Amino acid sequence: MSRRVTQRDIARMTGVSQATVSLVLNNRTGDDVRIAPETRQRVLDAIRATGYVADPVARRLVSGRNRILGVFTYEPVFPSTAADFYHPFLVGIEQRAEQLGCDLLLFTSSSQLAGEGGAGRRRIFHADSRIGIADGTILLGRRVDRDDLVRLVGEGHAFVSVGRRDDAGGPVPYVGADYPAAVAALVERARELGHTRIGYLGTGGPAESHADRLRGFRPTGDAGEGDDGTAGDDEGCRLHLPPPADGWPAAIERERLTAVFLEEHADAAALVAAARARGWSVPGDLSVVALGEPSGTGPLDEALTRLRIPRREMGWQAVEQLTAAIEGGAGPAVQRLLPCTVHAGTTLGPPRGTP
Amino acid sequence: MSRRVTQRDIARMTGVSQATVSLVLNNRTGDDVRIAPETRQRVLDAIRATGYVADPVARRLVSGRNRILGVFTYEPVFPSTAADFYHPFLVGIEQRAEQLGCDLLLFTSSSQLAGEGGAGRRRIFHADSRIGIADGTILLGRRVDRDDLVRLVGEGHAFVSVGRRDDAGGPVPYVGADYPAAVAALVERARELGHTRIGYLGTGGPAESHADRLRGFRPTGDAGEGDDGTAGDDEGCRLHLPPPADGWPAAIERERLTAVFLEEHADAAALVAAARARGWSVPGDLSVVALGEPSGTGPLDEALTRLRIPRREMGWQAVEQLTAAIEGGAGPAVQRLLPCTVHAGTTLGPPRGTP
DNA sequence: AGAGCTTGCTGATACGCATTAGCGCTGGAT
DNA sequence: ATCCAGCGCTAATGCGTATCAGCAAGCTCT
Repeated sequence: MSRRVTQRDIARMTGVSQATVSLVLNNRTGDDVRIAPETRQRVLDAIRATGYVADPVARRLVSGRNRILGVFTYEPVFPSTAADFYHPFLVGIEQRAEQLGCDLLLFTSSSQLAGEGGAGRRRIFHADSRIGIADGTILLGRRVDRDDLVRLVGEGHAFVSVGRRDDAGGPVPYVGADYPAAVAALVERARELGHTRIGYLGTGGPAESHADRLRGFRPTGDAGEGDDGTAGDDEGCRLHLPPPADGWPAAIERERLTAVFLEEHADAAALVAAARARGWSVPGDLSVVALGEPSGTGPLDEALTRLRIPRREMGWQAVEQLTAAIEGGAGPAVQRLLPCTVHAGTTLGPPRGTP
Repeated sequence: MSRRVTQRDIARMTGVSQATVSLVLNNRTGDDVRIAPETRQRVLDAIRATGYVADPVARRLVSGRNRILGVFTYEPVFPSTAADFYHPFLVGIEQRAEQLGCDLLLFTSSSQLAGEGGAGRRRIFHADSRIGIADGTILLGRRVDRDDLVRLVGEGHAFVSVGRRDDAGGPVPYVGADYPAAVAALVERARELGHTRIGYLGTGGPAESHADRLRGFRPTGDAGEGDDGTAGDDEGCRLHLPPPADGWPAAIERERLTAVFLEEHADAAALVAAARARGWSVPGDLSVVALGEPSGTGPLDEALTRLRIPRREMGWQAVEQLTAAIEGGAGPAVQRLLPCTVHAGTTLGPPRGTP
């Protein structure tokens, strides 16, 4: 209907200039800015009467600040699986954003206009990108497009990745989970329990989070890896296995494993089921440890011994770090790893024949 | 670091004016606007080289459009309960927004700056409201602040409510669920099964969605309601009960009910449990119908006969309607109700003694 | 009385973009 | 030689706000 009220309108109503209205609004009081109490009151009355609210767009054009934080994900933000993996991150993000008085801009549009490259794949930068509206952006997702990342690092746009990222033309600011330490601690625990041959079943995925888990499992690196991707013994107990063609149980027998670590929770659950179907007891005959959280809900969610990723906290810290970066200007990229904990579960125990 | 690239920069690089850059960018070609192919190419090359992206803020200031849709909720958008009631709405909203190339702005900040009134309560309008950034806004929540609603209706800001709302100084545009029809259908079904005394346990909440359910249960209105809130017989079978002081089972015996409808899923689940604890069979001795969806997960989620609210569809349609309103200008408020379906479950059946 | 200070405000400008009137130029028609 | 049409572009303007230099008026002090 009626055009929205502007400062000019208020100014005309009260017989002052637009500048005065702006000064009153922003409560500016200094040596070079003085407004008579009476005038101030007149303006304030008019503002209240009209319900004037400053146009955030124009305000941003001038000041360069918005108190809007972007959230970019390479998958839908609200996934169809209700109890989704990403959900806790978002809870933390929203919580901190609310405390800081920031709004969240979800870049849901990005997949549509990505004319080049993969059809429908989400991209941060495209012709109609609204990324510039946000003061800074949080990146969420297992994998982040490398070109996007390089460009983000290169340009001034403030951003923080949730999850560690390799350098992309420069260090990438992130809040990650300390997978290496957590996995190493789990290995140590397994050895204390008496396990001497522990298998690691990865996904072969390129994501940093996967590589980090493997680093924790086998801190000495890739030395000893055979042509088939099978790693040789490492400290006499660690085996990095490729996805076995004849099924996991067969591979476990072949390698005489007493414990298996699996990157994916779903794989771990499947292994427990397969093992029990074969008549093996878990953890008696085989210990199983998941290095990730369940997505969705399954019968083994509580039972499985697994890593617990501080997802809510990571989201919270990411917002914290992002706003700090926005306030403080472009310092060096902050990279922080938060410690994981362990969900004890019941699938890690001493191997049979241990006192 | 480096200031972001502007059209002026491109213009200087290519030896044209800022206006020309704008014209090339927007692919303007008309009778009064002509750019030599060579010049156009030079500009396009520079744009590609610098990776220029138009500042969405400035663009908006001119054009008044953003392709940003606001989402306002009176509760946190990402609730701690994973399988939350609001989640499906958001899934639908995101889905349609993505298809339409729109981004979503979540007004998470609103609770902080609400100095007056309830401390921490979310408000749409406050001094630092960023609602103006969005082209339009979707309202989500069981209850919507009435002052906010009146103001939204009064001002030009486009919006659509998810869920029916009573008039607020004018008709409120919404996409709701047709509770009256759905509840009436369930009553009909119960009567066909042979139930002659059906109770309705409401929450007494003021929300429109609750009132609508009751309207479906008792289409004749409030006639016959006693001082204690107990409604008299209506067509010989419908009873609107207040929360009974002596517990539901007692009230059921007292009123000789064979079926009970409950607004809240959780209440219905509790009633089933209480009934079975008393040795009643469900639905043999008592049929129980929930008029809402479970929030969270419980053992009776599948078993309970209940209303199924087309939440995803409602979110989807709300975005659809909102964008239509934005494009088409301010027409009359569109109000649409989507049909509910029924989750069959096993807690509604013929009462004992029916052939 | 004039200088100098304080008070209370305004005018101008910039932010980055879209839009439009219109200018200078060229070449063909009259 | 003059006129005009078509072409290719630019200058100017506005969107709504924040900021700041500076102006006019009144006051104090010498």
